Amino acid sequence: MTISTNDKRWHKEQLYSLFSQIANAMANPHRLELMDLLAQAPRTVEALANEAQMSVANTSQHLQRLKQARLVLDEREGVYIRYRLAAPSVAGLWLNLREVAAGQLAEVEQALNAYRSQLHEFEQISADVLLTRLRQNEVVLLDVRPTVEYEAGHLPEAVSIPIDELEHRLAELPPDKTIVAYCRGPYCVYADEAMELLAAQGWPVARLEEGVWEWQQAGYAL
Amino acid sequence: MTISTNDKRWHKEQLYSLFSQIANAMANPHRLELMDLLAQAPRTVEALANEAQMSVANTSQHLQRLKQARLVLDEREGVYIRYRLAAPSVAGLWLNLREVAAGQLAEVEQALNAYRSQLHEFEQISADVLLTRLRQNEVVLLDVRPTVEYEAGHLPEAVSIPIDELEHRLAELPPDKTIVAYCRGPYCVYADEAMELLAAQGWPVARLEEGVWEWQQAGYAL
DNA sequence: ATTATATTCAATAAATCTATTGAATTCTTG
DNA sequence: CAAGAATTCAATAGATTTATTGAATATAAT
Repeated sequence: MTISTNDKRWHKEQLYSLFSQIANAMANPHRLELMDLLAQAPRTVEALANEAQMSVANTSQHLQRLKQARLVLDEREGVYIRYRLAAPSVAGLWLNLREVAAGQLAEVEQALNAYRSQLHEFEQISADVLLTRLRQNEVVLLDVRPTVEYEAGHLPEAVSIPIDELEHRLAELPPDKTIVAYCRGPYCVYADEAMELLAAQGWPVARLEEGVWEWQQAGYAL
Repeated sequence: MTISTNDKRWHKEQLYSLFSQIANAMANPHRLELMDLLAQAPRTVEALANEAQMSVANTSQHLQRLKQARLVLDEREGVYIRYRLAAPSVAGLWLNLREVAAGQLAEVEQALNAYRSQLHEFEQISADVLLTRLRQNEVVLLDVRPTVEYEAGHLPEAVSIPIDELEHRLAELPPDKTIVAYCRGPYCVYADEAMELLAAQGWPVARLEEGVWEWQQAGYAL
């Protein structure tokens, strides 16, 4: 065992240490929720704290750990500091993690069924079918995420009515067409809530399970 | 704030908790090294402990954490217990993590340059060029990983000579051809060591940076 | 300058993670 | 069934992580 061999070991351990720093930054449910929110749109600390229902100080500390791992960037904007994902590949890694969790942990499906109690109640529509039916002017695509998220990027031809405002803005939707709702992706309930509301008013409804990232990753354009 | 709203929150937190369990399992340098070894080939606890230079008890505990997160499976085989990655997607996640780390943390490149001191000393060859030159019988593709790893899966037409045995088995290599060495991928030094040895004996050498997983992921067959 | 507001810092206690040690299990083999 | 070997368990101390507080900092507005 020469000195250079031990040296090599040390360098190897350095590398694995660096790799684990990324996993470490993601190894907390709150930080994953923050990443998920930032994958939809950049936001201030306060906005993130509100969405994730945690204290501002706690949110700030978690954001700083993500920043240390270079998973997010911050930028001052007047009184506020706006955080964003550091790169598209970061969102990709988060989606990948979620997918592996769903594949390996049976508990994920159970938890999802409990969270999205209406998961099997309404029709789902695939991206392909959606596109052809959009082209034939048969459906309206409805984005029910908060406005900032819509503005940060949305599906082609999507109309924005945040879930909170939907009840008061039903008049904006054509009464004769099928409404296809989508939100942040398969782990988001907003589109389910929208469909429930719309179906009660007589609309034919369907849901696109994909969110903006999944849509993009499947090779479709925005 | 109704009871059902709090309920939804609770379910959402359950989901993020599950996702973070996967990240948590990966959030340790030793466990990542174990995953990397298992991505090359299934192995017993003892074999893993030797390769990763850690105690058997410690290795066992880390493996059990990976097992709890369903990232690895174990199977008794006589006196031994053999561990393997639970699914191909697990290897994909590990590669993805490593890639993001390389992209986001500048320290990774520094550490890699220190670890692979001969990184820029020898010629690199791309998968495409390798395939055409193999077809034209101009090169020999040499797999210098341990035998178990070669047997678990290797590149087409690759010859196996583990790096430890290379010095004594030089006669098996054709003296007139270029030797293209590969090992576990861009974070492995075996192929560099092989090239150094072969070049000193007069062989023209080159390295394929890809390992078996990267090769497969790029769409090539085994 | 002073005030107000958004964010971060610092300090703390409770909880979790890690490597080490030696003993306990669980197989196979004779 | 007894011996031997591979693996796991249990207990421990030291290190790290977390949420919570209240104070400190930095910028915008007055």
